[in-house]
Amino acid sequence: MAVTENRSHLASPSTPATNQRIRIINTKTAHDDLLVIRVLPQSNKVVTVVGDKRRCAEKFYDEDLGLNINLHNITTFDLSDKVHSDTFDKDDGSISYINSEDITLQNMMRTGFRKPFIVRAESGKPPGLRVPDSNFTVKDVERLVSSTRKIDVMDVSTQLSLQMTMHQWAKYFDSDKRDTLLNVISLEISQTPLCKLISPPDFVRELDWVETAWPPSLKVAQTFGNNSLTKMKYPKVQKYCLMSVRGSYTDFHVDFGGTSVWYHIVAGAKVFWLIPPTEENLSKFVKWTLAGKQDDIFFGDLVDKCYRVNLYVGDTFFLPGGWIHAVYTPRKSLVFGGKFLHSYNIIGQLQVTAIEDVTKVEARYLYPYFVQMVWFVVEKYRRHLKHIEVHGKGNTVLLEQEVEGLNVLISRLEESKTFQSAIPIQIRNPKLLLQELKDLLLHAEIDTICGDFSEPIISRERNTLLDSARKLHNIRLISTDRPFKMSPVVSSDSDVSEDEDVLLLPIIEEKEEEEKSTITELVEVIVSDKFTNPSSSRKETPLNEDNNVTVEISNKELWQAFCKHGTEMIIIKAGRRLFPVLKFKVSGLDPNSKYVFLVDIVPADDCWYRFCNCEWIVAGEGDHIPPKRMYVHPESPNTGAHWMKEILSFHKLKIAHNVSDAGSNMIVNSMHRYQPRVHIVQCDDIYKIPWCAFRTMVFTETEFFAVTAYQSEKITQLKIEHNPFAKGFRAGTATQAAEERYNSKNINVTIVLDSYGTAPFLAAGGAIHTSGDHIQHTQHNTTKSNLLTHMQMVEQFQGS
DNA sequence: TCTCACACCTTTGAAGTGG
DNA sequence: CCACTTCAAAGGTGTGAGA
Repeated sequence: MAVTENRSHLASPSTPATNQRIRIINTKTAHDDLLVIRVLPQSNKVVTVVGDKRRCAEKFYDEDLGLNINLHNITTFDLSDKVHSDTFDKDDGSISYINSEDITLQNMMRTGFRKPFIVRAESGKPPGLRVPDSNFTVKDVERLVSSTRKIDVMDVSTQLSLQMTMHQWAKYFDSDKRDTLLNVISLEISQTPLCKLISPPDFVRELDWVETAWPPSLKVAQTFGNNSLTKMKYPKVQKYCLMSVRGSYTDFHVDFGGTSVWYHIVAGAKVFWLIPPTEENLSKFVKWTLAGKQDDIFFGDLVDKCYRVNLYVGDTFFLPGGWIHAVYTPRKSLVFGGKFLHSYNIIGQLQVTAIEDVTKVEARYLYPYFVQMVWFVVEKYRRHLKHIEVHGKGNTVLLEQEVEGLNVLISRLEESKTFQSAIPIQIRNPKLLLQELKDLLLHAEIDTICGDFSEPIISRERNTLLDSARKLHNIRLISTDRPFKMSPVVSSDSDVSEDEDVLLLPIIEEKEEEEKSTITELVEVIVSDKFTNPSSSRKETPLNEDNNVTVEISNKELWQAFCKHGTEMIIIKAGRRLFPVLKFKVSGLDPNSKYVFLVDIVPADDCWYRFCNCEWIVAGEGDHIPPKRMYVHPESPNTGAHWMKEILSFHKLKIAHNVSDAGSNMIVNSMHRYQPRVHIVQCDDIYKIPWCAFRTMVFTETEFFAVTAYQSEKITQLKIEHNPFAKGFRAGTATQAAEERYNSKNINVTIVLDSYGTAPFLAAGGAIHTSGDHIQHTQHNTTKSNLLTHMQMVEQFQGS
């Protein structure tokens, strides 16, 4: 995927590769400074190597030394000139250097974030920005994103991308001998352990459409760290790690979708050439790109104003969408950054997508789900403007550039086939939506002043309910394996059908007028698309009219105790139960309606792990995903009253790693990480499951590693301590038990709590059993025969 | 990393008992 | 017939040796 510096998508495919052999080229300087290569065209013999003319000693090596490299299309202009020429040292206020405390959301709203600015290291980090310190190395990156993660690497000489593993890259990066210049500028690291160390500046999060307009429920469904489009649930462009060796250069380009960029230098240095996105400049840029003369012409020379900025360790750089830029790496560098779309430069963003159309950029180099995103944005504006109509504006402001942008966007959505070809299924009536928004904008009061406490019309604020509920209850919603109907441009039909286990497609039920005030909004109504009953013509039955269903994990503390050390679950061929057991407290169901409860266990990511030095580390790419099964609670279907009466326990659920297992066990791979999910289906017959409304919940503390033997001693100890079946392994238990048995002869009667901790009965055993989290719940009314029936049903369900 | 026999334990449910 | 007890079988544990 093309990012910050990537112009590979704009490189003309028609440009012939010269494949010249050149002489090298080694500049060793005390300052670790510039290495610039110059190839004379039409020559396969003479190569000029230009170092930093002021500080580098030039050295020439003969090709006989074995240092030859094949380079294609190296620039014929002298990049060193461009790095040092005064031509680009303009100071007309277009680029500003500002203090970190001046970076506020309101300032960005006022200015629309149209000009680049830099926060120097001395000024501190912009509010909210979190990045690793300068000791952080590429090895650390490798450790945290996985050695086997395949990454796109740009060959600097061709500006085209190739793939290698993170391990290969780290080795390349740290080695002294390189025969090609490679550059990593498109490693997106969300959903990897590295992600936790990175936070974009506050204002970015407040503006970013992914945060403000993309359905959060779809975003949280993303579990994979890689950027595979088939698994992507949201535009995964928020956190990038860029690693460049000295001499890397990315030619002039515009970031996809007209995204704006934040960019923090953790190590090394960067040189940017920046060109404002005026009509004239963009037009020249398109011509330059289509002409395929990138190697001969430095685009900065073609325009009136091209600014150069030098960035050093600790600097943070902000580049607005649409700016044409090139990047050079004078020192080996490590950079973290991210991209975002926002509401105050909609026209600029659309302009860039038009350029991408003209220059025929490949789909994989575009902003993912751009079309879907703008539909969600429009819907969000409609909803909030309507809300404002009724409830008043509060602190929110609707600014002129915003309205102007939205009106242009509406026209595009009305007219453009591209924009109409990929409308998310959540947008029920696109025409009506656009009409409504037009009317709302027509009558909306436009603000001219943006005060210090003003807030955007659409903001993250409106989602904090979801965030806080998620934190509080540790619930997150898993909706689907595919967020919406994909644009044919992005994904083919076969792409959809290859995911056999895609059962659910979400329909987000949002009440028009109100924001919901309970955590039930975490739970969406999900309707199976694949299994939609043709006769029912996609009528989604709400799970509950008042949408008030809540599910809590009842043995949360125990799960958390395990989770803290990385829960492990033993798997054997015949199937082993989970401990702790999945137990839930359900409320808010309609007491008289019937429900089915199901559990499935899905991979938490696509990695396999190793337990090394008391911690789980990513060891490679995950094995193939075994066939997905659903475990139906044996008491299903049953009334809401029944489910709410007491704790709902899935203690009979077993996991196994025997793929040929014909039983009802859930199949998992050893040394992989899994996440159980609970589904509530409102239906009175198990056969009707595919056509009924779902709700799906995930409790993150129930995540576990599947193992064939325990890895962590702490986990073993916790299991022994809490699982009654493992009582025999508790310290001193054997002798204690013997003593107690002996003593019991004198006591005669001991009390044992039954499985529900109620109605004690007399037992012949010796020990006194106490109630607690670890008590195994039995089935009140479940006999072997009806369990069997259910299992047969599950089989049928799986087979259907 | 995985498998298996094992000791030690809980759970289950049929049979027994008494009112 | 019901409530309760008894008890053996079934089955859920982690261990540790061996593959």
